[in-house]
Amino acid sequence: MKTVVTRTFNHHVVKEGNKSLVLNKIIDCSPISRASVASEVGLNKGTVSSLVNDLLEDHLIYESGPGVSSGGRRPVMLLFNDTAGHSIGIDIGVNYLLGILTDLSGNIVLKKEVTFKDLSYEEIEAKLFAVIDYLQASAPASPHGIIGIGVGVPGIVDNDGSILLAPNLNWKNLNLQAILEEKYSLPVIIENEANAGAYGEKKFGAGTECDNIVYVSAGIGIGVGLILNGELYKGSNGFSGELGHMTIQIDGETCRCGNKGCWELYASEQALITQAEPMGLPLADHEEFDLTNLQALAAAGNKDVIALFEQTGDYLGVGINNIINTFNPQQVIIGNRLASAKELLELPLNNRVAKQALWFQKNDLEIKFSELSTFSTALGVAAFSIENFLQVSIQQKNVLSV
Amino acid sequence: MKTVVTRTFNHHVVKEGNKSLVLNKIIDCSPISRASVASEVGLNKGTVSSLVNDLLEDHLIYESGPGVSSGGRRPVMLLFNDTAGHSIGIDIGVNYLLGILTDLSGNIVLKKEVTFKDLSYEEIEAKLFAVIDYLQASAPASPHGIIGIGVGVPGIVDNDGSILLAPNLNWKNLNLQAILEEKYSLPVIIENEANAGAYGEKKFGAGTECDNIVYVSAGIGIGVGLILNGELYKGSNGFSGELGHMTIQIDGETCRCGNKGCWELYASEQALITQAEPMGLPLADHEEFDLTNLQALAAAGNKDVIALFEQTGDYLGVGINNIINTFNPQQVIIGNRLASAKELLELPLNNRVAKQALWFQKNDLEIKFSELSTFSTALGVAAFSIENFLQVSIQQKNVLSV
DNA sequence: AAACTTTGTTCATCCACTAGACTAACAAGG
DNA sequence: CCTTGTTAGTCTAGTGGATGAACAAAGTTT
Repeated sequence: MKTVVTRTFNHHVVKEGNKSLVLNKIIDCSPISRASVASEVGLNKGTVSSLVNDLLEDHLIYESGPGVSSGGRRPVMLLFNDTAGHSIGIDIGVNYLLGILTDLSGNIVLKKEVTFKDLSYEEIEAKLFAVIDYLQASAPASPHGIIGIGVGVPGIVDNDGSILLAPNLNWKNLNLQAILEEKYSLPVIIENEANAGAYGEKKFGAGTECDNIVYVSAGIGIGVGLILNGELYKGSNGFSGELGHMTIQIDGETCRCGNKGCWELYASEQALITQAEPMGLPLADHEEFDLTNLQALAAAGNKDVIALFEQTGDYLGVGINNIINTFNPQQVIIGNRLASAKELLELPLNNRVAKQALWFQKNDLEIKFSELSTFSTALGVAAFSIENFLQVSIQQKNVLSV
Repeated sequence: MKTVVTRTFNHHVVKEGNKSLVLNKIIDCSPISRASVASEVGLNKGTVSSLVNDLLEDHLIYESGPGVSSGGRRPVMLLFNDTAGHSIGIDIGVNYLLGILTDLSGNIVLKKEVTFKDLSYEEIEAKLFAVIDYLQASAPASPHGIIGIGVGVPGIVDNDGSILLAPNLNWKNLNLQAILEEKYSLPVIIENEANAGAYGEKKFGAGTECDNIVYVSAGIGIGVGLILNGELYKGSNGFSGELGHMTIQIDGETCRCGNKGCWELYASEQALITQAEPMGLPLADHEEFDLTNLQALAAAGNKDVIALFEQTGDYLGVGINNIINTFNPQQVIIGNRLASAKELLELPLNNRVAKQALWFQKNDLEIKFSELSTFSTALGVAAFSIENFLQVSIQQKNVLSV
C-alpha cells in the first residue's frame, strides 16, 4: 500500500498559510495595526481581523493601547507576545555545557554554563539534566510554558535526532532525542553544532535579511552550517557541512580521518595548538596550550605567535574562498572559538580572499565574525523549537475545529 | 512605498496547487484513472473530476480507451499529452552548438548539431538563429506550438539571464535572453551549462528520484550544478558551482584565474591536454591534442596515456570527495566531455573516494557518469521551459476566470 | 438474473476569503 | 460646538472551491 505523501490544498491550508503571514508580519513589524497588516500583507481587512482574533485567543499576540492617529481613528496596536512561552537551548561543547532560556523572540532570559574535562557520557548527561532542570524550574510562568528543548552537539547527527558520532566527546550511536523526550515529555531537537549556529545567525544574528549564509564553526575542528535558499540544508542523511575534511593540499599531512591535507589541519584551534607546541613558548605552571593563552601571548607581543595566527587566518581564507566559489553566498560568518581571535585573523583572511576570489563573487559578499559570540549554537537550537512551536500553534486551531 | 512581495493564500492558490498535484500524478503514473488519482493524491473524487476537465480543455492530458476492470466499471485512462507543445533546448559549447526539439516529456524529436572553431559572437549568433529557425520550422503541429527556448552556455549567467562572462567563447556582458525574446517572441531562459545539466539529470536522467544531486560538468574546465532540496541552487547572484576554481593544492600551479592549485588544473580535459603535450605522443598530421585522440591512444594501449587518465580520475576523486563532504548528496553525476572516458576514469575515481570518504557518507551514495550523455545540458534547458509552461498553463485558467 | 464492485458525475453543504457597507473614533476648520 | 473628512475595525452578503453522499453507469461474480 502506498501511503499518501503529498499534502493536498484546502481551506485549512489557506487559513494556516495566511495566519502564518499575519503572525510573521506582526513579529517583524510590531507594534502594527490590523489595517497596516492588511495593506502590507495584501489580505482583506476582515480576513486579518478574523485571523488576529485567533492569534489573540492563542496568546501569541496581544493588543497594546491605541497608537497615534494619522488623521482618523486611532489604531489598536498589535504586538508579538514574546513571553507566551520559553525555549531551552543547550550547547554541548568538548569541555563545556552552555544552557540558555529564551523567550519566543530569542532574548536570553537566563543562562547557565558548566565547564568540565574528560567526562564520560553518564557524567555529562547528569550535568545536562541538572542544567535543564534548573532552567525549567527558573522559567517565568507563561501561557505555554517551556515549548521545547534543543541541543547542539559537536558531531554527526542523522535525520532522526541520533548522534552517530561525536569524536571529541567519544559518543557513538546515541539517541539523545529519545532520552530527553522520555524524561521531559517535551519536543526535543538535536542538531549539529554548526547547523544550529548557522540557524542562530540567520534568525537572531547578522544574517536575518539573507537567504544564503555559510556559517563556519571554527573550534577544535571545523564544521560548516549552510542556510541555502532561506532554509537549513542538511544533505540526504543530515551529514552536510563536513568541510573540515575538505582537501586543500593533496599531499599534505595526514588527518585523524585518514585523509591528507584536510582544511582543519591548517585552520582550526587544534592546528594552532599543534603548531605552537614545538615552539618552546612560555606557559604558566600546569597549563596546557589552548586558544586563550595563545591569544594572551599574541597580545603580549610575541611575534612568533602573532605570525602563527596570521598563517591560520590565511589558511582560513583558503577554505572560505572555496566556500565562496561553491555557494556564492551573501554572508560568510565565522563562529565558535576562533571567532574570539577576530583581531588577529581578520586581516590575513581578508587579504587571502581579496587576492583569490573571482571578481564577480566579490559583490554583495560579506565576511563577518559572529555577532552572537558564544551563543550562536544555543540560540540556534532554541530557535528550532520556537519555529516548530509557532507552526504547530497555527495548525492546532484548525485541527480542533474539524 | 513597500510593494507586496508575499503571496497570500486564497481559492486560486488552492485550485492551482491541486491541479498541479493532479497533473504531476498523471505525468508520473500515466495511464491512470480519475479514481486512482483521487485515492493516491488524497483528493475527493469530485474535485479530481473537475480538475481533470480543466486539464482536458487545455489539451495537457487526454483520455484513452477504457482500462481493465478490477471487479467493477472499467476506468477511463488519462494520459499526459506529451505532444501538446514542444521545447527548444540549445547547448552552446566552446566549439559546437547542439540544438534539440523535445516534447513535453523530454523526448528528443529532432536534433541539429554544428561544430566550429574560433568564431566571433556574431558568427555564432548567426548559427544559433539558423538552428532555432530550423527546429521551429520543423516542429510538428501542436495545440501550444513551441513553448519556449532554453540556452545553456559555458559561462557565468546572472539572475537576469545576462551572460556576464564566457571565457572560452570570449563573451562578456551579453544579454542573450533579451536578444532571443525580441527575435522570437517566446519565453527564453539562459542558464549556465552545468546548472542546466544538473537539472536535465534530475528531470530526465539518473536522478529523477533524488532531492540532492551534484552534477560535475567536466569539460575544458569544470563547473558544477547543484540540485539541493529538490531544486536548483544558484546562489545569491547565480554564481554558485564554480568548483573548478576550488583550491585542492595550496602551493600548486597557477591557474588562469590567478589562483594556485585549482581543481580544474588537475582534473579537466584541458589538464589532460596540457600534460599530454610534452609527452611526445604520435599524432596524425595537422591534428591537435584533444580528448578524442587521447582516448584513441589509450584504447590502442599506450601506457603513458592510460596512466594519465588514471591520474586524472584520481584527481577527479579528490574534488568529488570534497563535494561529498560538503553536500552529503544522494548522487554525484559526472557529465560533459570527460564522461565519455568513463572506462578509463571510473576505477581510479572510485578508489580515491573509497579510500577518502568519511564512512557515514558512503551509505546511499551513488557516483555515476551521465546517462543522458551529451544531451544533459540541452535537455536541462528544454526542461526549464517545459516546467515554466506547465506552471503558467495551470495558472492561466484561474486568472481568466476572475 | 441477482448481488456486488468500481468508476465517475451531480448536488447540497461547508469554509475561508473578498468587497463593500457600516460603525467607531479621531483631526481640522469654521 | 458642530460639521466635514479620514482612518480603523466590524459585519454581512456573496463567491469559489473542496467535501461527502447519493446516484448512475458499467463492469464482475455467483
